[in-house]
Amino acid sequence: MSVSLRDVAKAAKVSVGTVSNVLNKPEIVAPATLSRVQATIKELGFVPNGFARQLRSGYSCTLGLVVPDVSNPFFTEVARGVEDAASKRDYAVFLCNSDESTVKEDRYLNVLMEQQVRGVLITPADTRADRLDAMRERGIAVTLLDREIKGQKQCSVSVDDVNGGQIAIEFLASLGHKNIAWVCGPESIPQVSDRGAGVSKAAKVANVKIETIRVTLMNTIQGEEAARAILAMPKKPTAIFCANDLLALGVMRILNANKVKVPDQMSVLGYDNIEFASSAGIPLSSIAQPAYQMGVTAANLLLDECEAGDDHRHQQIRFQPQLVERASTAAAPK
Amino acid sequence: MSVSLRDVAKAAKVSVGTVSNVLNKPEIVAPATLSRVQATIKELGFVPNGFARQLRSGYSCTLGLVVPDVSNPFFTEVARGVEDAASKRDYAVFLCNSDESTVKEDRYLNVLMEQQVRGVLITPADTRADRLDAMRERGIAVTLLDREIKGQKQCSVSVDDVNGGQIAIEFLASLGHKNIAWVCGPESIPQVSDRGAGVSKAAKVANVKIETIRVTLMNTIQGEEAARAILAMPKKPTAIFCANDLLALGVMRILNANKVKVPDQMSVLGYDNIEFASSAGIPLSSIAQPAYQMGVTAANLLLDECEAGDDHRHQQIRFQPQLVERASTAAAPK
DNA sequence: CAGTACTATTGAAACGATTCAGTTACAATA
DNA sequence: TATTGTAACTGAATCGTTTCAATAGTACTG
Repeated sequence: MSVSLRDVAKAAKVSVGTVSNVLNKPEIVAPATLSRVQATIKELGFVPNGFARQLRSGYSCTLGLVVPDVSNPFFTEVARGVEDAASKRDYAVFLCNSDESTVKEDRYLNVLMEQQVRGVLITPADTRADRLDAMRERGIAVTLLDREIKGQKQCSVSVDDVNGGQIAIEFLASLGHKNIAWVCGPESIPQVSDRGAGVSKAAKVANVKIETIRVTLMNTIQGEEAARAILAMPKKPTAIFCANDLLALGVMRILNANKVKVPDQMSVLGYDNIEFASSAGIPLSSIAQPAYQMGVTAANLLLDECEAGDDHRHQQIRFQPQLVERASTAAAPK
Repeated sequence: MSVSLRDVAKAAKVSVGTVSNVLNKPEIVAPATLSRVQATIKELGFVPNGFARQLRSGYSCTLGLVVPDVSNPFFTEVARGVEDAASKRDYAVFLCNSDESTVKEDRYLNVLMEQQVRGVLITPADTRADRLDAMRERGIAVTLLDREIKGQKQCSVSVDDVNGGQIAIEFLASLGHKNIAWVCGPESIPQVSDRGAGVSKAAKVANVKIETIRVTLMNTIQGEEAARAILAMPKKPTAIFCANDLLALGVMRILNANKVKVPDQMSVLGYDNIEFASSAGIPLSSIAQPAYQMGVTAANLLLDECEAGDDHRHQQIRFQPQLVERASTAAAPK
């Protein structure tokens, strides 16, 4: 069916070794032979079989990227960064969606292992390290994305989430809010717990009361539900801080539907600063993370580890979040 | 480094053939042997090498999905559909981002060929059929996504874009708009030209004047530019129809910044009905496409072709777009 | 007890590339 | 002329699976 290296060799009347050299070390082949073989390759439309190559050489030029939610623009932005950095170095990227489920995550890690990816970038669904250790034992490099696991045996790129939570509450407190709702996902998600820690810390300092609303998935639908819960509260907060922008957009949708004026009656602050935050009807204030940059950095870190091998030093890179003030936040009503 | 099938065979004191059978045809192996080998596999942490398997069997269990813009929620929704359908049948998906560039697209198609993917789902950046023909010659199935190419030699899943354009203009005309701006991308993108054809057709019937604003990329940034161009027009339209929701969100952002009231002074209609359309400050009316469903359908079509082989009949599946009316459209001002 | 039928297992060939020790051809050197 | 050196090329071994013809083992039949 497919044209093999052997076919090319026969047609060009050289050995298979020579054809292989034409492909991989053209400089050691005599010019005449080189061009003859190249012509034959083009003529037969030969494309090398990656499996055979990788079977022999022992490694591939592919990376795996496992994210908890491809529908979240934050992660597609990260993915773009990863992809751009990887393709610049001639690597291709397998994008996998774990949906925050350890089962799905495990399945994908298995597929990636079978595919012998060179390395994996992952925002793990849980803190279990064993799965990742198993990959490393197999010689597959692993870099953590947007999540840090204690211990220094791996590279990671993350954002200071504790600080992010702190910045958010300090900002809202500075606007005079004394009663703030914190809408977040399950405590098991490290970002959530870290941002939550920052929230508590800052709340204590600023003497602000925090009401925690916990949902199971961090998307717009659940944001809507959280907003309904908040509106049903006897003593309503004056500001809502959401663990990501999707939640915040959902919240604003319900506030809008219930004629609650943002920001006059209620301030809303998101997290991630996704593109749509700024196109919301009331442009959403948010805590920005350098998504694209994180993807690029993580991919480069991973590829360095893949290519440097033993003399690679693991690095923990940590970005700082930044407040982006837009129209959805204002001074607390009196 | 890695545990091979041979190692397992030795440890379990059976032949390599038997271990292979345990993996692929467990029903023909004696129960006692089966469980002994399975125990050994688990003990050694053996994961089969996909390359070797696929080298021998000649095909892989991976699909390629090439989209023009992963940042567009419409395509991530399609991708989710593809992924869900594929993983239900134990296929993994390579997601590639062509950025509407034929160069990037070509490069990815090459990588996919080397990786010997079983099939490719693609929203091609241009109408050239030759690249795709070459893949089919190699035995790689190809299904077109959201784009149709004349001729019946492939499967495709698309939406009736001409009709979509028509529905949009008929709707706006029914609201009394006589002067409508049509914000779209390059004519070379089939969706744009098809939707444009529907626009013209309906405009003629309804006796509506269309002003075309063409941008190079269909994202929010370019939507903003289009809006500025429209605001600078001497005789402003009363409604804006955008070729996708990203453009529309950009347009609304600028209208909002310029205190143009939507929908009182200006109606805005988008296309795709992405999730964020409904969370925009003024929820965006849009022409909906069944993105997730399209992904599922396309993946199943492709997998049927892969697995059925010769007795596969190519199918062209075409969905119908649907108007979703929200707050961004209203009767034309007098 | 020979013959048949069936199941369970074996082991070598094959997939298509890379790699490397070995061969050839030819020029330079002594 | 004999020797050495070098560039160009060859071809068999190898990677880790799957496949399949061959074989061993067991049970049943007449």
